[in-house]
Amino acid sequence: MRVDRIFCDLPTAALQSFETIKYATAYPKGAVLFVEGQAPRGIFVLCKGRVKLSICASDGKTLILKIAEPGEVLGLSATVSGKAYELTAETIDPCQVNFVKREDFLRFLKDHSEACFKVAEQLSEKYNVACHEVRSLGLSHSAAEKLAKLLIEWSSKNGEAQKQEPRLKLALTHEEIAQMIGTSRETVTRLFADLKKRQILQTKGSTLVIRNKAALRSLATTG
Amino acid sequence: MRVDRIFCDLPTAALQSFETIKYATAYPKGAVLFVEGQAPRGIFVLCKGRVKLSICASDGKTLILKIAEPGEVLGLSATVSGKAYELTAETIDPCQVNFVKREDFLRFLKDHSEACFKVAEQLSEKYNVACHEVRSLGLSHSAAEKLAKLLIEWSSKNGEAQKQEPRLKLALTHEEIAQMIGTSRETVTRLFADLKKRQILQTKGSTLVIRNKAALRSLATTG
DNA sequence: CTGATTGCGTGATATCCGTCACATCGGCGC
DNA sequence: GCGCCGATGTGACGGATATCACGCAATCAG
Repeated sequence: MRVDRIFCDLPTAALQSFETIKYATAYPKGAVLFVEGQAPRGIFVLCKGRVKLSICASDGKTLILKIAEPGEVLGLSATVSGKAYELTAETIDPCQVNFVKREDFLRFLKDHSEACFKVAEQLSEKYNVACHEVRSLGLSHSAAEKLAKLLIEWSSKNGEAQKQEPRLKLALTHEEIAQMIGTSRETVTRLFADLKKRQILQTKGSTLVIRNKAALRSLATTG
Repeated sequence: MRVDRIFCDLPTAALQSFETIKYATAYPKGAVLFVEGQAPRGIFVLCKGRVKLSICASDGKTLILKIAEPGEVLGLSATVSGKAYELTAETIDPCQVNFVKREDFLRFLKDHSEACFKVAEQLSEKYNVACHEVRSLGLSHSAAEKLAKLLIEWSSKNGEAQKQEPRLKLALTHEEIAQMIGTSRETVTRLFADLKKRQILQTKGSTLVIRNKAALRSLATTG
């Protein structure tokens, strides 16, 4: 079952056209799809596995923007604009990917205006996510606030947010969480310890239980 | 002379169609075009004047994302996706604006695929800017680094960057600069004082002269 | 001129957090 | 078992910067 979600409810003509230009490929865990600063080669439609999207400073400090899930199109903005990739994309699972060369993709967009509108929608979505990131990074008063925001966001993605005590699997290391909220690994460890001591969180192996949603939410807004 | 730059090199049919749906409007300084969180009413093509784009935290703390110049389309991403406006747009000059209602604009895009591609390009551009903002906010080690980055960016926009001692008009207050780099007003004042003492900058009234480009660039990368 | 308002300059102080330095723990190969 | 290694916990310390509290300069209305 193919998961080209954005392009899947297109007219048959467009779908068939897309099938002829895509290259189905597989990557092992740890493969790099593209690196920030590279000229855009084309788009990568993620079908299976997760991909880490990050930007990196000259001193090696890394900021993870998001973990892409199946269905997401990577490298779209760079491919459309012709400017260099803004991010680095690295698989963190074995992945199945449909790659489309830039020139093929642009021709495809010219020929199928419905697809073009889908692309605009996707880009709006990406812009939205980037704005949220800016808000989190720029308007938070403390690392605690950013961590709380991140945990709330994660729990709402699983539809766990309504439950009394939402649970979620921690699929990332403290180091990676630190890179998501722009802080240091030690700070993340200390914050988790503090939240556990205050009975707001609880961990069972790699599952995390939010025991006090209200307190966490208050941390996320008050700082 | 109209400045609908993104839509200006479209086929005549599309141009005429655009003319029929746009509302030419004027705003005084300090007017609010839209507020973050509002449902999208449509797009605002800025023809004359500048507009401050910002996001705002619950405690009133504000982050300025950019100052839009004539030619820029505001509210585009929200209008395309149908989600709430991500930002607040407020005029800081008297402005001339072409407004297009959301439903009219969406119909226009369906009918004119060239316009649709232009929109995708614009959105890519916006995404790119947002990524730069994220990089600046998330990967900088100090406020000095962010300020240096901002000044370099400003000087390169005027084409002043090649000159020996680039000049630029400071059109913003320290308070607003602080809101652009996510720091406090006092810190900005102190940073400017420090840069002047170190002979890197110099001010003549509201003009700012960069006397030592190399030092400023080094600040922007080293922190 | 006078008072008000707005932006700028500057000191004192407290705090958050990055960094260095280790200790500990859990898995994994063998 | 044993050694190894990546991930996690924790203490100590210092530096950057937010915050509070002023004083001062410029502009403007009356």
